[in-house]
Order: sequence, then C-alpha cells, then structure tokens
Amino acid sequence: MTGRKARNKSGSDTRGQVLAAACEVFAERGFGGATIAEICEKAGANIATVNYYFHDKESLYVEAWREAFHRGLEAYPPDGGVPAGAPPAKRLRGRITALVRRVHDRANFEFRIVQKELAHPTGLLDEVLRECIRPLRQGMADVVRELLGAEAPEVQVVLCARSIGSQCMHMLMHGRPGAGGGRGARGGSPAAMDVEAEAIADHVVRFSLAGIRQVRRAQRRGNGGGTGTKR
Amino acid sequence: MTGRKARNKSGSDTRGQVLAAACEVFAERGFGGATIAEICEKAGANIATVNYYFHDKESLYVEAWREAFHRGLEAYPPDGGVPAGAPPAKRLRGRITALVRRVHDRANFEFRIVQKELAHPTGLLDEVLRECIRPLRQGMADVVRELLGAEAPEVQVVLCARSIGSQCMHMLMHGRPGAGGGRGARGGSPAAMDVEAEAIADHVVRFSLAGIRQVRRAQRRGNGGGTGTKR
DNA sequence: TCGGAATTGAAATGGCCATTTGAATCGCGA
DNA sequence: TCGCGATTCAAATGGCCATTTCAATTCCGA
Repeated sequence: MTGRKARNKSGSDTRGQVLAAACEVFAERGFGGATIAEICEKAGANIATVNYYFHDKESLYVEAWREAFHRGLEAYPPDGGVPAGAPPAKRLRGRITALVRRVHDRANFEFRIVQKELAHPTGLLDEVLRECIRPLRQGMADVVRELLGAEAPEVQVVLCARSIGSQCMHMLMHGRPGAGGGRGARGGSPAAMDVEAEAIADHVVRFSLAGIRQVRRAQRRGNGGGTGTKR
Repeated sequence: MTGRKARNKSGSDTRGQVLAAACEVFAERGFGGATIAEICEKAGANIATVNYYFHDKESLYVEAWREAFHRGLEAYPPDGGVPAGAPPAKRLRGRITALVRRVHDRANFEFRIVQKELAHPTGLLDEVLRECIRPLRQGMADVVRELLGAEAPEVQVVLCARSIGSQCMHMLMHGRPGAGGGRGARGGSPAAMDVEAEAIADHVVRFSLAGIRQVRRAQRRGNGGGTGTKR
C-alpha cells in the first residue's frame, strides 16, 4: 500500500532501521516483552513510524522474523556447502555444522525469535514457520534416511533427526545473555566463539553418527532388543 | 509472618489452591504473560489473596516453581529407581527414562516453567534453579563419566551429558498445547502418552549409549581424528 | 520558488494489569 | 452469644504500552 522501495526519500531508510532494530528486540524479549518504544529508540525513529510502515506490532513481528530468517539462511547455507554428491556422512557433517553455527551466531536472530515464539506462542508465525522450516527438516531427514538404509521405518528417521536437531539447538540455552545490542555483538572474542562452535559441531557429528549406526544395527536385529551394551 | 499452616481456617485452603493454579498458569504463559486475575479465577479466589498470602507476583512465582519442582521430583526420582550398584548403562537408562517421563508428563509443570524462564529470564529463579538442578546434572555427569572411563577429560563428559539432556528436553517442543486447564490434562489417552514417552526414552538410550562409546573410542585414538565413519 | 504528497514528531487516548485500601464476613474461643 | 483476629471482597490507584491523531517538516517535480 504505502512504500515498497528501500529508501523512500532522502537517504534515511527509516523502514529498514526499524526492521533491523525489531529483529534484535524481538529476539531479546519476544513478542510480548518487546515494546515499540524500545524498537524505535534503538532505530532512532519515532513511535509512529511503526504504524506508518508496518501498520501494527504484529505485522512488524512477522516481517522481522522473515528478515532474520532470510539473512540467516544466506549466511549459512543449510547443506554447509557440502555438495549433494558427497557421501551421506559428509553431508550430515555439513548440515550439523551449518546448524550449530547458525544457532551459535549471536548476530543471527532467527533462532532466538523462534525460541521465544515456542515458549510463548502468538500463533503469528505458525504459517510462515511451517513453510520455511519444512524444507530444512526434510533435508536433514533425507540424509538420515540414507544413513539408516532405505528400508528404515520412518519413525526411526524422525527420531534420529530430532536427536540431532535437539543437540544443535540446545546450545541456545548456554552463554550469558551478556553484551547487549551492537550489530556484531557476539559473546567473547569472535575467534573463541568460532572455536567453541566448531568443537560442539564436531562432538554432535561424532555422537550422532554413532547413534544412527546403532539404530541401524538394532533395527536389523529386530528393533525390540539391544541397546548395544553387554547386559 | 502471616500463616504457614495448610488450611488456615475452615476447610478452604485458599493458599494451596492459588499455588496450584499459579503452577498451571505460569507454566502455560510464563511470568510476564500470566495475570494474577487468571490465576485467582482458576483458583476460585479473590485477587487480593495473592497479596495476602504471597506478598506479590514475584514471590508467588518462586513459590510456584518450588512447588512444581518438588512435586515432579517425588513423582519421578531422578535415578529412575535403578539402584546405585547397577552397571552404568542401566543407570543411564534409569536417568534418561525418568527425565523423559518428567518432561513428557503434561501434569508436571516444572519444565514448562523453566522453559519459559529460559526464554524470558526474569532472574527470579536463578538462585533456586542453580541450587536444585546442580545435583541432577551432577548425577547425570557421574554416570557419563563412568561410561567414558575415569581418564576422560571433563569437557567430553559435559558434552555428552548435554547431548543427552538436550534430547530429553526437546520433547517439550512437540505436541499441541491443546486441551487447556483440567487437573490431569494430558494430551491423548494416558496410555498412548506413556507408550510414546517410553519409545522416546528407548531411542535416546540407544542413540546416546552408542554416542558415548564412540566418544570413548575416539579419545583413546587421540581425540582429533575419527568420527568412526569409513571416509 | 511553490504546492502537494510523503514522512516525521509530540501529545493524547484507552485498555490492561499489579498492587493497595478499607470495609465486610467468617470462625473460634470465652 | 459476643468479640476479635483471620480472611475475603469490591472498588480504587497508578503505571505501562499499543495505537491514534493531527500538526510540523521534508522532499520533489513543475
């Protein structure tokens, strides 16, 4: 209805700055906890601009999530840059490292917004979330299925994929909220962060590949039985 | 200061009913989203009773968490009933099933309160949380350490324990919020819920035992190297 | 330079909610 | 039965916040 172009007049790009600020504040506080006043203050804009450019807080929320999601996706391609022809274990490693990095990057807001949304569902993201996340889940499931063997029952595929996903996402829960706003605001030194993320990714890969192989073995024996331990 | 006994006068136990209602509402909406009005309505009490018995919303919150935590702990002993002398794999199974059941039980509010608290930290539970959770984490870490071997570096123990914990907790994120208030409000039939929880627990046990064994093997070879895959 | 549309600004408006207040009511011992 | 402390009640009070409103300002083409 109103504007669609980046910088409507002059060079100010108020809309864009509000959107960026909204990503940060919604990620920090969730939909209910965020105030339009804080978003606008951070953007250096007047309160009324939200209504002017986005109609209301809810639309701004959806728009902010979309923005954060697309930014995250292009910064971290979900296959981790591993070509589709690579062996499945390599592709799994690619997906896991991409996911861990994406979750771990403090300048990436999508996961923190989703975390808040899962805790306090507003329902506003339901549709757009399903839409965006399904292909990612699918991609992970495909790799897992390949590792489990084509004859593996779907429920095993889902369980293994969930085990992997949960390990990657759980990292959100750690590390102090700490240093507040700034653009590239990560926790400690960027290098240290990256090292930590890589170590976590390595662990998840090792742990999960072994888990998947065990599930595969157990299903060959008839799934009721062994955990692989001697007693 | 005021009262400490269960049913102050008559048989009404207003304090207890408010506390129970608070558990449900805080679990459903988090600290910020919960309103005293809703809690009191659910408890069939007047708004002012919160101030009368608990001074303010914050104290009620802490008290409610404590209540939910202790209820959960006695319903599901953290070792899963496996004796301390049992082999470590069995003890791990005990801990995992206890944790999954506790998280999975819709009538158990502690984890949902904590989930909301992690998403929107109020800081009010910081102290009490550390206090209560440390022994549980410690117990899990001890079993994992035993499985990894005494010479395993602590960082590996922590990573494996986190992998396990994250898988168990992640189940929170699934299953519709669905059927609202009622006392024993679980999802579908109780039997079906239990079956699902057991299946999840079995999977996590299998998956994680294999993961731990792989980590143990890798560290024996010098930890840099293998994921256990052939290429 | 001028006019009108786009944008920004500052001050209402109205709703929701935690907390307070002071008056009723209740229950029990004397 | 009476009286007093404990408990419950309904109605303020005051703060915060999304949204609206309308006036001021800026920008651009003519």
